[in-house]
Amino acid sequence: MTRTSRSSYHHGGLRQAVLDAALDVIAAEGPGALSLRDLARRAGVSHAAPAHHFKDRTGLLTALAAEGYALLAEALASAPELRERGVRYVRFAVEHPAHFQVMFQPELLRADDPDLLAARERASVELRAGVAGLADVPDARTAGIAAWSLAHGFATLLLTHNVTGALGDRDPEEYFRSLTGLLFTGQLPPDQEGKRE
Amino acid sequence: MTRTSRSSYHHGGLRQAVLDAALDVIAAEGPGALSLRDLARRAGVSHAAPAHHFKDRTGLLTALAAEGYALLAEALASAPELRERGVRYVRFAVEHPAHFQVMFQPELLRADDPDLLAARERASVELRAGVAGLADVPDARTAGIAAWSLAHGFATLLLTHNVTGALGDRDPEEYFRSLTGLLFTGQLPPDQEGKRE
DNA sequence: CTCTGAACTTGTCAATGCCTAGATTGCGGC
DNA sequence: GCCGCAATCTAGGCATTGACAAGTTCAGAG
Repeated sequence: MTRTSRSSYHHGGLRQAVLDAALDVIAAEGPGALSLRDLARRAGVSHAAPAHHFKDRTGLLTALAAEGYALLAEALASAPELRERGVRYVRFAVEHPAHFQVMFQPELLRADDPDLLAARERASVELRAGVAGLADVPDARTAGIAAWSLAHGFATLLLTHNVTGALGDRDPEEYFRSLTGLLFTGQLPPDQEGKRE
Repeated sequence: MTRTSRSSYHHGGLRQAVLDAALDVIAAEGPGALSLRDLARRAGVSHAAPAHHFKDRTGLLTALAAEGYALLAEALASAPELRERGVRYVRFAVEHPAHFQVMFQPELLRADDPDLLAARERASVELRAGVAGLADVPDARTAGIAAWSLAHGFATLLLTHNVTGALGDRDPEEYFRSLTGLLFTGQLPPDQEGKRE
């Protein structure tokens, strides 16, 4: 599969090739720098070939977002409890910055795309599942939003280079664990005790 | 002032006119939909006039971001304590969505612009000042990042229509107050007691 | 009155998104 | 084995855009 390009008329794996190339561009220069014609060039096809798979620019970005939500759902599933789920959320943002960026920019996407909606729903289920285990908190829904906000905010600040200073050379995931300790409990998490001060 | 357009050769307030028009476009359709030529048309000047004030697209967005950081610093200043500072952060995002969006997309900005750096530094000072009042928390810096992450995450999710469901018809600021209660203390804030359940 | 620089205009070029029409290919039915 | 057909890709064209260069208007200093 994914024949690299046998000089044949048909590319074979154009769709995924374009998606992958788009990820590189977005991660490096943001969604604004994305050009369909440039992606076509990279894949070695004519300038209108990508349009067949994605219709237009918005279609491509929507496909990327859907792919992102699928990956996120997969990453969140099978996480034991809430804190670990948060850690995986942050990890997803770090490992898939382009996906993450596109997923949370509604203006770039076709809001009613079926694939997008389905993938987002799957991710949403996984997100909500994480809060179910919480018993010692008054309002589970509010607690869920709080947890999501904390993880999402940290991930966003991380990707926008706004916490690099405070982070030093520490691992982002490890740092995030100490943040989760401040939510709900007001203490640093038990497995981090040796670290404080 | 800001003569609307006296059919004179010089516009008089082009710079601010373009900035304001840009805010409308970005708030409605995102930074990607922004076109210098369109902004020029709206201001009733030739297509190259804006370039004189902003050099290029990046320059315009950088100016917007700087303006945003200045507004944020102003909004944060004179807030009594940390929670209120968070509320104002969220309020800023809601009232200035275009500014907020541009401020946190580094790829759109000229990172070394002096005005931008200065304005950001002023905002940063105000942000750090909020954590100073915290005494009952082990690590002030980590606590600051946690608070910032919570506020920033909630603001972002709000602007991307990701919490509209959970919010219902409640005021975003009020809702955020209940979130802050979960940080550090693990309880809902005292002035919200009647609300829970 | 002139000089100078800021503000704005006009013209141009390469690049892009998107549309339409046409070419090529592989695949299933017969 | 071959035929038709739909998916895939090519080729060309048009309107729009960002950026650049060179010229025009205007206001204020001296």
